[in-house]
Amino acid sequence: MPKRKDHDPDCCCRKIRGQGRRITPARHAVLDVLSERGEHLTAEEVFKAASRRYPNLGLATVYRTLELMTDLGMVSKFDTGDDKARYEFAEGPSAKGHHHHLVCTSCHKIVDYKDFIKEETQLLRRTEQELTKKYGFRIIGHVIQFCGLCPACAGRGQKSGWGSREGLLKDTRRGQSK
Amino acid sequence: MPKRKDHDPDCCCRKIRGQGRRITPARHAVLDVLSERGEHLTAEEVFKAASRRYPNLGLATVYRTLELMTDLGMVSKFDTGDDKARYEFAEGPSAKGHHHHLVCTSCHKIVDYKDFIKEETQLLRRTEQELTKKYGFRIIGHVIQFCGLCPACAGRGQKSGWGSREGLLKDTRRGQSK
DNA sequence: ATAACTATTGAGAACTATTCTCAATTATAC
DNA sequence: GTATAATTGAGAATAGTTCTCAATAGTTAT
Repeated sequence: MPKRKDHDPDCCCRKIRGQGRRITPARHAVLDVLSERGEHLTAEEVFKAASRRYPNLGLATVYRTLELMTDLGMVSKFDTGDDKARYEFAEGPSAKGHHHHLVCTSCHKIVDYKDFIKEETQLLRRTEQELTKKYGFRIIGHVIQFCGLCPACAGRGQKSGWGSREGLLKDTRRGQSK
Repeated sequence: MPKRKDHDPDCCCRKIRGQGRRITPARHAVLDVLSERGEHLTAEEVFKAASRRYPNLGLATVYRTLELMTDLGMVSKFDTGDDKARYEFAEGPSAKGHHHHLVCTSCHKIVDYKDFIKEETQLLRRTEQELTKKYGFRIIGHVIQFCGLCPACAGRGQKSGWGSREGLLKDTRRGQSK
């Protein structure tokens, strides 16, 4: 049986309709999947899952819908360094579910953490104000994310310099270093 | 005349050699460009600039070199949401030049800021320790970045929901809303 | 220096996530 | 119901990045 939906359908519909946009089965399917199936889905994953309940859904539509939702602020899009965008239901900094990400640069596992969220959010808000004042930007959002090696991947670990977000040193050389 | 180099060639060479890797003119060219020509260069930009001083440089080599440098921690790679990776000389959290980014989601202008850097770094370090303890990750780095509209782009602004990092609402509809 | 070993290179093909095109469909307002 | 314009699916197109492979050239041992 399907998991419960985490989003308020009415609220979503209102937001969508607000712009002269339309409620369609395709959009419903995408929203439902995103809300039921935990987090961090790639477009492809959303597509697969949503296709099950709306079989002739097209991949392009999924991309379009995800873009729309992102622009409307209902979904947030982020990337973990593996060249695939990930999407998850957006929750404002004040929402209970608000979290940040800790990602493994090797296997791309993502951990949601809430530790220090309050301090982080506070600091971010302060910084945001300062930056707005100083540089005249109208700040819309922020990214804050830690990267490293998860316990499993750290096992066959290897040193990796500071600033590297691309994971382990891949050995691109041809021969065996023996 | 070329700007001064910001990197210590000896240190870099040592780092590269450390892994059985070689110093080559191509790598020198890439490093020099990155160090002389400010920040935030795309691979293409590095390629163009480096080609001037090493004419038969190949684009693939630039990518390979940038990847290597990133893995070695000498360069940091980040993206601003325009589907092109950006590279800049890496400076550890303690270095004078350490900064974070404020990017315009519309024109992709990037502002380096140092305000609150100290507080941010402090908090990040604390969080990092906590996360390491709690989740067993070996944390290698972090991303912290603000996105919004620069003064110029905010001019012809438009509302954009929280969480949207992709810029203004693009109107994908066919007809005129009149 | 010279030779041997193997990392690196350039060029272009290949790859892949994402966007675009367009005719057909369908949600919405009247 | 009808009209209107937003949306859709399918596949083509795009673009940044990676891969392949034979040729080249750092590096180390001699």
